[in-house]
Amino acid sequence: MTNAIAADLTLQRLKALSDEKRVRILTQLAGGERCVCDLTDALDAGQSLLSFHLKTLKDAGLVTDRRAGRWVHYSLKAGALADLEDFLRSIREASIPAPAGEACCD
Amino acid sequence: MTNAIAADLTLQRLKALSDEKRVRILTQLAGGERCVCDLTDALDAGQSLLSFHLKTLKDAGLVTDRRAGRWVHYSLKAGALADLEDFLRSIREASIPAPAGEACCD
DNA sequence: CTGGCGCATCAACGGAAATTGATGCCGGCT
DNA sequence: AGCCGGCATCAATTTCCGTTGATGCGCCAG
Repeated sequence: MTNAIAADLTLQRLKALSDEKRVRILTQLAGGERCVCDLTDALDAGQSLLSFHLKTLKDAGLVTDRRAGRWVHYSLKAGALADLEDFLRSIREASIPAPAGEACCD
Repeated sequence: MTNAIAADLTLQRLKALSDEKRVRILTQLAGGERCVCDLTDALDAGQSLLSFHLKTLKDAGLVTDRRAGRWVHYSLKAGALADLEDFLRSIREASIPAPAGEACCD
């Protein structure tokens, strides 16, 4: 039953990845730490909007923030991505390839 | 720039995975082929709703359908899941672990 | 050929999420 | 101390998506 909590977290992370801007943020963070001002420049989006998306990613545990003076640097959490890969793989590996002649609902 | 098309497909697949019912459908299909009537029973959802979600998954290339008489059997495409895993891994492996003392936007 | 079943499609509704602009907080500079 | 720049938060708006019920199509059984 603690698995239900993990399932919720996985779903939350999948939701966080369902937006183009957030995916682009992650690809930017793959190149290393970025502050919000870097991302507003790279994604051509308002600062308020970026802050909102970063909060979404942070709540999903996909990124981490680090204060440095008046800047906040964001970086991605590789472990969260690895967990998602494991989740997808668990579904894929459980997959039954050939169905043969299967009966249905009659 | 053909990469932009692939990126759109990846994003479409991530959007398809951002709904709980659709994820549950995939976990069901991991156990083998299922017709819509099986899924309505397993997910306790209306037939119309299931058909809608299955279309979303099908458009994303995550599942395939096969007609058998008056039934339509759905099964998941393992290759699409593997592609998503590769996408996530490409971001994760490009990730730079330690930032050291990085300058920002001044 | 006709009735019934499985499924897809459509229009309409409601709610959640994305976007925007304004405002507040915090830390550094002079 | 006072000002300014980087960022978070808030309220309001719009846009998008999940959900529902009704309808239509194709297929098998009688």
